[in-house]
Amino acid sequence: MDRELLLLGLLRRQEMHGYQLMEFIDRVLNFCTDIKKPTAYFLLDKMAEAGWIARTESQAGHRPPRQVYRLTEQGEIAFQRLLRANLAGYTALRFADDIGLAFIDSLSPAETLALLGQRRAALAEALAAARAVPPHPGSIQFIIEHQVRHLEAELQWLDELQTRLPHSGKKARRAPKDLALAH
Amino acid sequence: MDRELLLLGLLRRQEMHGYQLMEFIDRVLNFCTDIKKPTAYFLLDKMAEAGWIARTESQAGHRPPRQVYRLTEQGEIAFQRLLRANLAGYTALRFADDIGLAFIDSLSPAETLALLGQRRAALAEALAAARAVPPHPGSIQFIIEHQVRHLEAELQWLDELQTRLPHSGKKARRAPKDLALAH
DNA sequence: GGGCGCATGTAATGAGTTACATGATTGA
DNA sequence: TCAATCATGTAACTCATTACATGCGCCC
Repeated sequence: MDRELLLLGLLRRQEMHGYQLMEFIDRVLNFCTDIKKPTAYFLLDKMAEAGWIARTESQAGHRPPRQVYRLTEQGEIAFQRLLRANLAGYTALRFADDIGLAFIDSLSPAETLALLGQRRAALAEALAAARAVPPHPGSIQFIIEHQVRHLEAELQWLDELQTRLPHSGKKARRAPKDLALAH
Repeated sequence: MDRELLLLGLLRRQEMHGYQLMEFIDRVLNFCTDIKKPTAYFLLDKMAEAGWIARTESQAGHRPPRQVYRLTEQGEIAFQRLLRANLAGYTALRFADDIGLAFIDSLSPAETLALLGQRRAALAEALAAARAVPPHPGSIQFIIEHQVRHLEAELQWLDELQTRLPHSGKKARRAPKDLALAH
Protein backbone atom coordinates (compact mmCIF):
# COMPACT_ATOMS: atom_id res chain seq x y z
CA MET A 1 0.00 0.00 0.00
CA ASP A 2 2.98 2.31 0.44
CA ARG A 3 3.37 2.77 -3.28
CA GLU A 4 -0.25 3.76 -3.63
CA LEU A 5 0.22 6.19 -0.77
CA LEU A 6 3.22 7.73 -2.46
CA LEU A 7 1.46 8.23 -5.78
CA LEU A 8 -1.68 9.57 -4.14
CA GLY A 9 0.33 11.93 -1.99
CA LEU A 10 2.20 13.36 -4.94
CA LEU A 11 -0.93 13.74 -7.04
CA ARG A 12 -2.65 15.38 -4.10
CA ARG A 13 -0.26 18.28 -4.22
CA GLN A 14 -0.24 18.66 -7.93
CA GLU A 15 -1.80 16.82 -10.86
CA MET A 16 0.78 15.05 -12.96
CA HIS A 17 1.21 12.48 -15.69
CA GLY A 18 2.93 9.16 -15.19
CA TYR A 19 6.24 9.99 -16.75
CA GLN A 20 6.49 13.13 -14.65
CA LEU A 21 5.76 11.16 -11.48
CA MET A 22 8.43 8.61 -12.24
CA GLU A 23 10.96 11.31 -12.99
CA PHE A 24 10.31 13.01 -9.67
CA ILE A 25 10.50 9.78 -7.73
CA ASP A 26 13.71 8.76 -9.46
CA ARG A 27 15.29 12.11 -8.77
CA VAL A 28 14.17 12.82 -5.22
CA LEU A 29 12.98 9.58 -3.65
CA ASN A 30 15.17 6.95 -5.26
CA PHE A 31 16.69 5.95 -1.94
CA CYS A 32 13.29 5.59 -0.30
CA THR A 33 11.41 3.57 -2.88
CA ASP A 34 12.42 1.66 -5.97
CA ILE A 35 9.15 1.65 -7.85
CA LYS A 36 9.60 0.83 -11.52
CA LYS A 37 7.82 2.32 -14.48
CA PRO A 38 5.49 -0.56 -15.37
CA THR A 39 4.49 -0.83 -11.72
CA ALA A 40 3.65 2.85 -11.54
CA TYR A 41 1.61 2.77 -14.73
CA PHE A 42 -0.18 -0.32 -13.50
CA LEU A 43 -1.01 1.26 -10.15
CA LEU A 44 -2.19 4.48 -11.75
CA ASP A 45 -4.47 2.45 -13.97
CA LYS A 46 -5.77 0.46 -11.01
CA MET A 47 -6.41 3.54 -8.90
CA ALA A 48 -8.17 5.24 -11.82
CA GLU A 49 -10.45 2.19 -12.08
CA ALA A 50 -11.09 2.41 -8.35
CA GLY A 51 -12.07 6.06 -8.70
CA TRP A 52 -9.27 7.36 -6.53
CA ILE A 53 -7.82 9.44 -9.34
CA ALA A 54 -9.28 10.92 -12.52
CA ARG A 55 -7.53 10.73 -15.86
CA THR A 56 -7.41 13.46 -18.50
CA GLU A 57 -5.56 13.28 -21.78
CA SER A 58 -3.46 16.27 -22.68
CA GLN A 59 -0.95 17.13 -25.35
CA ALA A 60 2.06 19.42 -25.19
CA GLY A 61 3.45 20.48 -28.54
CA HIS A 62 4.14 17.53 -30.82
CA ARG A 63 5.02 15.28 -27.91
CA PRO A 64 3.18 12.00 -27.26
CA PRO A 65 -0.17 12.50 -25.51
CA ARG A 66 -0.09 12.38 -21.72
CA GLN A 67 -2.48 10.87 -19.22
CA VAL A 68 -2.73 13.51 -16.52
CA TYR A 69 -4.02 12.28 -13.18
CA ARG A 70 -5.60 14.24 -10.35
CA LEU A 71 -6.91 13.15 -6.99
CA THR A 72 -10.67 12.67 -6.56
CA GLU A 73 -12.59 13.01 -3.31
CA GLN A 74 -12.58 9.25 -2.89
CA GLY A 75 -8.86 9.40 -3.50
CA GLU A 76 -8.49 11.95 -0.72
CA ILE A 77 -10.30 9.60 1.65
CA ALA A 78 -8.13 6.69 0.58
CA PHE A 79 -5.03 8.84 0.96
CA GLN A 80 -5.89 9.79 4.52
CA ARG A 81 -6.66 6.21 5.43
CA LEU A 82 -3.38 4.97 3.99
CA LEU A 83 -1.42 7.80 5.56
CA ARG A 84 -2.84 7.14 9.02
CA ALA A 85 -2.09 3.44 8.71
CA ASN A 86 1.43 4.22 7.54
CA LEU A 87 2.26 6.66 10.32
CA ALA A 88 0.78 4.49 13.05
CA GLY A 89 2.48 1.26 12.03
CA TYR A 90 6.01 -0.02 12.17
CA THR A 91 7.21 -2.94 10.08
CA ALA A 92 10.38 -4.49 11.40
CA LEU A 93 13.15 -4.75 8.85
CA ARG A 94 14.88 -7.98 7.98
CA PHE A 95 18.56 -7.75 7.18
CA ALA A 96 18.97 -10.35 4.48
CA ASP A 97 22.66 -9.45 4.30
CA ASP A 98 23.13 -10.67 7.84
CA ILE A 99 22.59 -14.29 6.92
CA GLY A 100 26.19 -14.58 5.88
CA LEU A 101 27.30 -13.49 9.35
CA ALA A 102 25.97 -16.73 10.78
CA PHE A 103 28.63 -18.56 8.80
CA ILE A 104 31.65 -16.26 8.99
CA ASP A 105 33.75 -18.95 10.63
CA SER A 106 33.46 -21.02 7.46
CA LEU A 107 36.15 -18.95 5.78
CA SER A 108 39.60 -17.98 6.94
CA PRO A 109 39.70 -14.88 9.15
CA ALA A 110 41.86 -13.14 6.59
CA GLU A 111 39.43 -13.69 3.76
CA THR A 112 36.50 -12.80 5.95
CA LEU A 113 38.06 -9.47 6.79
CA ALA A 114 38.85 -8.80 3.16
CA LEU A 115 35.29 -9.53 2.13
CA LEU A 116 33.85 -7.39 4.89
CA GLY A 117 36.20 -4.67 3.73
CA GLN A 118 34.48 -4.78 0.36
CA ARG A 119 31.14 -4.58 2.10
CA ARG A 120 32.35 -1.59 4.04
CA ALA A 121 33.40 0.16 0.86
CA ALA A 122 29.97 -0.37 -0.69
CA LEU A 123 28.34 0.90 2.48
CA ALA A 124 30.56 3.96 2.66
CA GLU A 125 29.74 4.73 -0.93
CA ALA A 126 26.02 4.55 -0.20
CA LEU A 127 26.53 6.88 2.74
CA ALA A 128 28.45 9.37 0.65
CA ALA A 129 25.71 9.31 -1.95
CA ALA A 130 23.02 9.91 0.69
CA ARG A 131 25.00 12.78 2.17
CA ALA A 132 25.46 14.33 -1.25
CA VAL A 133 21.72 14.61 -1.85
CA PRO A 134 20.94 18.32 -1.86
CA PRO A 135 18.62 19.40 0.96
CA HIS A 136 14.93 19.41 0.16
CA PRO A 137 12.38 21.69 1.71
CA GLY A 138 9.70 20.28 3.95
CA SER A 139 9.29 16.83 5.34
CA ILE A 140 11.07 15.03 2.51
CA GLN A 141 14.18 16.17 4.30
CA PHE A 142 13.27 13.84 7.15
CA ILE A 143 13.47 10.84 4.87
CA ILE A 144 16.91 11.80 3.66
CA GLU A 145 18.15 12.41 7.19
CA HIS A 146 16.76 9.09 8.30
CA GLN A 147 18.64 7.32 5.57
CA VAL A 148 21.89 9.10 6.46
CA ARG A 149 21.42 8.27 10.13
CA HIS A 150 20.78 4.66 9.32
CA LEU A 151 23.79 4.32 7.06
CA GLU A 152 26.03 5.95 9.67
CA ALA A 153 24.82 3.47 12.26
CA GLU A 154 25.42 0.62 9.85
CA LEU A 155 28.95 1.77 9.15
CA GLN A 156 29.70 2.11 12.84
CA TRP A 157 28.31 -1.33 13.50
CA LEU A 158 30.33 -2.90 10.71
CA ASP A 159 33.56 -1.29 11.92
CA GLU A 160 32.93 -2.55 15.40
CA LEU A 161 32.15 -5.99 14.07
CA GLN A 162 35.44 -6.17 12.22
CA THR A 163 37.41 -5.43 15.39
CA ARG A 164 35.60 -8.24 17.19
CA LEU A 165 36.44 -10.85 14.59
CA PRO A 166 39.55 -13.00 15.03
CA HIS A 167 42.56 -11.33 13.43
CA SER A 168 44.90 -14.26 13.77
CA GLY A 169 45.85 -16.66 10.98
CA LYS A 170 43.77 -19.55 12.27
CA LYS A 171 42.59 -22.05 9.69
CA ALA A 172 38.91 -22.27 8.80
CA ARG A 173 37.20 -25.13 10.51
CA ARG A 174 34.81 -27.37 8.64
CA ALA A 175 32.11 -27.82 11.26
CA PRO A 176 32.51 -25.57 14.26
CA LYS A 177 30.34 -26.49 17.19
CA ASP A 178 29.48 -22.95 18.19
CA LEU A 179 26.08 -22.89 16.53
CA ALA A 180 23.57 -24.55 18.78
CA LEU A 181 21.44 -26.82 16.65
CA ALA A 182 20.39 -29.09 19.49
CA HIS A 183 16.81 -28.86 20.64
CA MET B 1 20.12 -16.19 -3.02
CA ASP B 2 20.24 -15.44 0.68
CA ARG B 3 17.67 -18.08 1.47
CA GLU B 4 19.65 -20.69 -0.38
CA LEU B 5 22.74 -19.61 1.54
CA LEU B 6 20.91 -19.97 4.81
CA LEU B 7 19.66 -23.48 4.05
CA LEU B 8 23.02 -24.61 2.71
CA GLY B 9 24.83 -23.18 5.69
CA LEU B 10 22.60 -24.97 8.16
CA LEU B 11 22.79 -28.27 6.29
CA ARG B 12 26.55 -27.87 6.09
CA ARG B 13 26.85 -28.12 9.85
CA GLN B 14 24.39 -30.91 10.29
CA GLU B 15 22.11 -32.91 8.01
CA MET B 16 18.47 -32.18 8.67
CA HIS B 17 15.00 -32.67 7.28
CA GLY B 18 12.78 -29.83 6.15
CA TYR B 19 10.54 -29.61 9.15
CA GLN B 20 13.55 -29.50 11.45
CA LEU B 21 15.12 -26.71 9.41
CA MET B 22 11.98 -24.64 9.55
CA GLU B 23 11.64 -25.14 13.26
CA PHE B 24 15.17 -23.96 13.85
CA ILE B 25 14.78 -20.93 11.63
CA ASP B 26 11.50 -19.98 13.25
CA ARG B 27 12.96 -20.28 16.69
CA VAL B 28 16.38 -18.70 16.28
CA LEU B 29 16.38 -16.64 13.09
CA ASN B 30 12.81 -15.38 12.86
CA PHE B 31 13.92 -11.75 13.10
CA CYS B 32 16.51 -12.17 10.36
CA THR B 33 14.53 -14.01 7.72
CA ASP B 34 10.89 -14.75 7.20
CA ILE B 35 11.10 -17.78 4.98
CA LYS B 36 7.89 -19.78 4.89
CA LYS B 37 7.41 -23.52 4.80
CA PRO B 38 6.38 -23.95 1.16
CA THR B 39 9.29 -21.76 0.10
CA ALA B 40 11.74 -23.86 2.08
CA TYR B 41 10.41 -27.13 0.70
CA PHE B 42 10.52 -25.70 -2.78
CA LEU B 43 14.11 -24.50 -2.41
CA LEU B 44 15.23 -27.81 -0.91
CA ASP B 45 13.70 -29.59 -3.87
CA LYS B 46 15.35 -27.22 -6.31
CA MET B 47 18.76 -27.55 -4.69
CA ALA B 48 18.42 -31.31 -4.61
CA GLU B 49 17.72 -31.24 -8.37
CA ALA B 50 20.77 -29.04 -8.84
CA GLY B 51 22.91 -31.55 -6.95
CA TRP B 52 23.80 -29.17 -4.13
CA ILE B 53 22.20 -31.40 -1.52
CA ALA B 54 21.43 -35.13 -1.38
CA ARG B 55 18.13 -36.49 -0.14
CA THR B 56 17.65 -39.61 2.00
CA GLU B 57 14.39 -40.89 3.31
CA SER B 58 14.32 -41.86 6.95
CA GLN B 59 11.69 -42.89 9.45
CA ALA B 60 11.58 -42.29 13.21
CA GLY B 61 9.08 -44.48 15.04
CA HIS B 62 5.65 -44.35 13.49
CA ARG B 63 6.06 -40.72 12.47
CA PRO B 64 5.69 -39.63 8.85
CA PRO B 65 8.77 -40.37 6.74
CA ARG B 66 11.33 -37.57 6.55
CA GLN B 67 13.43 -36.31 3.67
CA VAL B 68 16.82 -35.81 5.24
CA TYR B 69 19.17 -33.53 3.33
CA ARG B 70 22.94 -33.30 3.48
CA LEU B 71 25.38 -31.06 1.65
CA THR B 72 27.22 -32.48 -1.39
CA GLU B 73 30.59 -31.33 -2.65
CA GLN B 74 28.92 -29.24 -5.30
CA GLY B 75 26.79 -27.80 -2.52
CA GLU B 76 29.92 -26.87 -0.60
CA ILE B 77 31.23 -25.02 -3.63
CA ALA B 78 27.93 -23.23 -4.10
CA PHE B 79 27.84 -22.38 -0.41
CA GLN B 80 31.26 -20.78 -0.51
CA ARG B 81 30.39 -18.83 -3.61
CA LEU B 82 27.17 -17.52 -2.09
CA LEU B 83 28.84 -16.75 1.22
CA ARG B 84 31.60 -14.74 -0.40
CA ALA B 85 29.09 -12.78 -2.45
CA ASN B 86 27.00 -12.14 0.64
CA LEU B 87 29.84 -10.92 2.82
CA ALA B 88 31.35 -8.72 0.13
CA GLY B 89 28.14 -7.00 -0.89
CA TYR B 90 25.90 -4.43 0.69
CA THR B 91 22.33 -3.88 -0.40
CA ALA B 92 20.95 -0.54 0.71
CA LEU B 93 17.69 -0.77 2.58
CA ARG B 94 14.56 1.09 1.57
CA PHE B 95 12.37 2.30 4.37
CA ALA B 96 8.90 1.87 2.96
CA ASP B 97 7.48 3.24 6.21
CA ASP B 98 9.14 6.56 5.52
CA ILE B 99 6.86 7.37 2.62
CA GLY B 100 4.25 8.66 5.04
CA LEU B 101 6.76 11.15 6.43
CA ALA B 102 6.72 13.02 3.15
CA PHE B 103 3.09 13.89 3.83
CA ILE B 104 2.99 14.50 7.58
CA ASP B 105 1.76 18.06 7.09
CA SER B 106 -1.44 16.67 5.58
CA LEU B 107 -2.84 15.88 9.02
CA SER B 108 -3.17 18.06 12.09
CA PRO B 109 -0.03 18.16 14.25
CA ALA B 110 -1.98 16.65 17.13
CA GLU B 111 -3.10 13.64 15.14
CA THR B 112 0.32 13.21 13.58
CA LEU B 113 1.91 13.04 17.00
CA ALA B 114 -0.71 10.57 18.19
CA LEU B 115 -0.12 8.32 15.19
CA LEU B 116 3.65 8.50 15.56
CA GLY B 117 3.12 7.59 19.20
CA GLN B 118 1.49 4.38 18.04
CA ARG B 119 4.41 3.76 15.74
CA ARG B 120 6.78 4.32 18.61
CA ALA B 121 4.93 1.78 20.73
CA ALA B 122 5.18 -0.85 17.99
CA LEU B 123 8.86 -0.07 17.59
CA ALA B 124 9.54 -0.25 21.31
CA GLU B 125 7.79 -3.59 21.43
CA ALA B 126 9.97 -4.93 18.63
CA LEU B 127 13.03 -3.71 20.50
CA ALA B 128 11.94 -5.37 23.72
CA ALA B 129 11.37 -8.62 21.83
CA ALA B 130 14.82 -8.45 20.25
CA ARG B 131 16.43 -7.74 23.60
CA ALA B 132 14.59 -10.66 25.17
CA VAL B 133 16.10 -13.17 22.73
CA PRO B 134 18.39 -15.39 24.81
CA PRO B 135 22.04 -15.14 23.80
CA HIS B 136 23.23 -17.63 21.22
CA PRO B 137 26.72 -18.97 20.95
CA GLY B 138 28.87 -18.12 17.98
CA SER B 139 28.25 -15.67 15.22
CA ILE B 140 24.46 -15.89 15.31
CA GLN B 141 24.84 -13.54 18.24
CA PHE B 142 26.09 -10.87 15.84
CA ILE B 143 22.81 -10.94 13.95
CA ILE B 144 20.82 -10.46 17.12
CA GLU B 145 23.06 -7.62 18.26
CA HIS B 146 22.78 -5.97 14.90
CA GLN B 147 19.01 -6.06 15.10
CA VAL B 148 19.03 -4.59 18.61
CA ARG B 149 21.41 -1.85 17.55
CA HIS B 150 19.27 -1.00 14.59
CA LEU B 151 16.05 -0.86 16.59
CA GLU B 152 17.71 1.34 19.20
CA ALA B 153 18.81 3.74 16.50
CA GLU B 154 15.34 3.73 15.01
CA LEU B 155 13.76 4.53 18.35
CA GLN B 156 16.17 7.35 18.96
CA TRP B 157 15.52 8.75 15.53
CA LEU B 158 11.76 8.58 15.99
CA ASP B 159 11.94 10.35 19.35
CA GLU B 160 14.04 13.08 17.87
CA LEU B 161 11.68 13.38 14.95
CA GLN B 162 8.70 13.90 17.24
CA THR B 163 10.39 16.79 19.00
CA ARG B 164 11.07 18.48 15.68
CA LEU B 165 7.47 18.35 14.55
CA PRO B 166 5.20 21.34 15.20
CA HIS B 167 3.48 21.00 18.55
CA SER B 168 1.11 23.90 18.12
CA GLY B 169 -2.56 23.68 17.19
CA LYS B 170 -2.12 24.86 13.61
CA LYS B 171 -4.67 23.62 11.09
CA ALA B 172 -3.68 21.12 8.43
CA ARG B 173 -3.10 22.79 5.12
CA ARG B 174 -4.46 21.32 1.94
CA ALA B 175 -1.58 21.99 -0.40
CA PRO B 176 1.55 23.21 1.33
CA LYS B 177 4.16 24.58 -0.99
CA ASP B 178 7.09 23.08 0.84
CA LEU B 179 7.54 20.12 -1.48
CA ALA B 180 9.50 21.21 -4.50
CA LEU B 181 7.87 19.67 -7.54
CA ALA B 182 9.22 22.20 -9.98
CA HIS B 183 11.92 21.07 -12.35
C1' DG C 1 -12.78 -38.02 20.84
C1' DG C 2 -10.97 -33.65 19.60
C1' DG C 3 -7.22 -30.84 18.78
C1' DC C 4 -2.43 -30.24 18.27
C1' DG C 5 2.11 -31.82 16.53
C1' DC C 6 4.60 -34.17 12.98
C1' DA C 7 5.87 -34.09 8.05
C1' DT C 8 5.29 -33.27 3.40
C1' DG C 9 3.67 -31.15 -0.24
C1' DT C 10 0.23 -28.87 -4.30
C1' DA C 11 -2.50 -25.11 -6.39
C1' DA C 12 -3.84 -20.62 -6.86
C1' DT C 13 -2.62 -16.05 -6.40
C1' DG C 14 -0.19 -11.89 -6.15
C1' DA C 15 3.19 -8.38 -6.47
C1' DG C 16 6.74 -6.72 -8.94
C1' DT C 17 10.48 -7.02 -12.42
C1' DT C 18 12.70 -7.45 -16.95
C1' DA C 19 12.43 -7.31 -21.60
C1' DC C 20 10.11 -5.78 -25.36
C1' DA C 21 7.21 -2.61 -28.51
C1' DT C 22 6.00 1.86 -30.42
C1' DG C 23 6.90 6.17 -32.62
C1' DA C 24 7.75 10.98 -32.81
C1' DT C 25 11.16 14.70 -31.43
C1' DT C 26 15.28 16.83 -30.07
C1' DG C 27 20.24 17.49 -29.77
C1' DA C 28 25.23 16.33 -30.99
C1' DT D 1 22.49 10.34 -38.77
C1' DC D 2 22.62 8.42 -34.47
C1' DA D 3 21.46 8.41 -29.91
C1' DA D 4 18.72 10.02 -26.28
C1' DT D 5 14.35 11.87 -24.54
C1' DC D 6 9.45 11.84 -24.34
C1' DA D 7 5.42 8.89 -23.13
C1' DT D 8 2.86 4.87 -22.72
C1' DG D 9 2.14 0.47 -22.21
C1' DT D 10 2.14 -5.27 -22.92
C1' DA D 11 3.89 -9.99 -22.12
C1' DA D 12 6.47 -13.19 -19.91
C1' DC D 13 8.60 -14.41 -15.95
C1' DT D 14 10.28 -14.85 -11.09
C1' DC D 15 9.75 -15.20 -6.53
C1' DA D 16 7.22 -15.89 -2.62
C1' DT D 17 2.89 -16.20 -0.19
C1' DT D 18 -1.66 -18.01 1.31
C1' DA D 19 -4.77 -21.54 1.43
C1' DC D 20 -5.54 -26.11 1.02
C1' DA D 21 -4.72 -31.37 1.34
C1' DT D 22 -3.23 -35.55 3.70
C1' DG D 23 -2.91 -38.77 7.51
C1' DC D 24 -1.06 -40.81 11.52
C1' DG D 25 0.23 -40.33 16.60
C1' DC D 26 0.02 -38.24 21.05
C1' DC D 27 -2.08 -36.11 24.94
C1' DC D 28 -5.89 -34.47 27.76
